[in-house]
Amino acid sequence: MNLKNQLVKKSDYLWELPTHVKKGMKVPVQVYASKKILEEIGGDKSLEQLTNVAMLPGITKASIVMPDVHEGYGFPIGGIAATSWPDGGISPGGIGYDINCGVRLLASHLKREDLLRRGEDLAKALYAQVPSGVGKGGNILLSEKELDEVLRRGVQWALEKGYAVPEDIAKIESQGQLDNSDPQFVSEYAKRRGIDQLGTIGSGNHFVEVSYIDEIYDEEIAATFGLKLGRLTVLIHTGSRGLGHQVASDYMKVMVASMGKYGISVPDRELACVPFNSQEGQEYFKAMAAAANYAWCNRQVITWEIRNAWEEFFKGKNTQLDLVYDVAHNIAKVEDHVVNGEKKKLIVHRKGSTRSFGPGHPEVTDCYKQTGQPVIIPGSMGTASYVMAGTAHAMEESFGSTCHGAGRRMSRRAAQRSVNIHELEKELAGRNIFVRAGSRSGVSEEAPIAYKDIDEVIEVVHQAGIAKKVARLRPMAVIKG
DNA sequence: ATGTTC
Repeated sequence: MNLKNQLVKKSDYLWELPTHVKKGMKVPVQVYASKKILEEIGGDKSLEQLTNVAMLPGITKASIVMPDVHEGYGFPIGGIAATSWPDGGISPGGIGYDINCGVRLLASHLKREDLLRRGEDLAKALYAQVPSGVGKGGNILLSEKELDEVLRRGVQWALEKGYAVPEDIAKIESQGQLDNSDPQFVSEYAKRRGIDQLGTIGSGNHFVEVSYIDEIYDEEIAATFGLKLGRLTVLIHTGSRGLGHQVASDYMKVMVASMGKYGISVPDRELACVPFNSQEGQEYFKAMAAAANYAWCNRQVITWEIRNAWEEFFKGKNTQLDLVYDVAHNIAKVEDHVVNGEKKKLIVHRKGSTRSFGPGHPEVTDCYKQTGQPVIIPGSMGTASYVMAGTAHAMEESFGSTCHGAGRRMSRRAAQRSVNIHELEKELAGRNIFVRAGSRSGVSEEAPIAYKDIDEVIEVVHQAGIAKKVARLRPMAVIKG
């Protein structure tokens, strides 16, 4: 039975697969999409994966997915799965291999004109300063003891070492430090992979991008976020590198091996999970938090590298780079939500989804309390990125979550086959966008054609009311692995 | 995403 044909329209931007479409579903599947987006989804396993997620132990309200959905490991990317605390399932597949993959936005005091005709040079300068590529190590030498401090204390460690300024801390989700971290549950192998990778971007869809603000949708919120028309900004997209990947791999094995003892069965072993309050569940949660802290530290050290390069490149000008905000895209958190009028503590898995807490939410930092948290959504290489604000409506509908990017519509392999790198680079250069990448595959796999239309994705979440448009960014210089 | 088949 074709699942796509069974989607029931709830509104122009919200569709549902009722529980009766598949035996074992405990909750419906909730899909945020427009007609246009719907045409591009369901060609992969994502809808089937969503019905599987709807069978997880303790799954609450709905198996939710955003318009940037595509197939992932067990769970689709672009999804949210909230399970009941304390004994609902926690699943590494619901967070993903790149724990706390996320994005951070820096706002400069310089204008687009300050970079005209120098975009290529800046791309080179940043490429020289920020290590990138698969398996690539960096320039920060950590002792094993220091790595444990990074894992335990996240950006607090970076602040003490001079990689952060005090103003940065409040502008990071969870202040860049999950306090449930415990490095003793991160394997020695994972630590070995992470010890020399702090301050590196990696490969795949990870990047550093210099953009300028070309459109403001909400003047008041943009002003609060420190965003002005025509100003240059910097986006940093990366995660926990080899360390987080290893934590995910390690615990996926643990979950498969111990699931049975808790009487849990799932329709796909990639959804392997254990009760959150079991020993294995707690150990994973603590290791995941350690990897998340590593990722925040990684984006912080990259910020430091970029600030140094920026100062050197724009010598004589105002070279301050203010952190606007830093959001996690792949993470699980224990949060309070209201479900059917009842206040509940839930384990919220976000996999390729951004927290979108609205005005007044207690976890939103003071300086953004009136506006809601900044939500930063990168597009694909060469296309626009967006800054949005969290909404109260997201709390009611999507566990305070929204989309995280454009979302793939083509596999990496298919993209490699269909993209001519030379022509793509020429086309981008014609639009004054300079790409500096370490590998050819890094460019072709991330070509705009391999992704959905970011403008359409943004329109869906904006119209659905689960995030609010604030500003649009246009790329000028990109560095990739 | 990932020392891309530890």
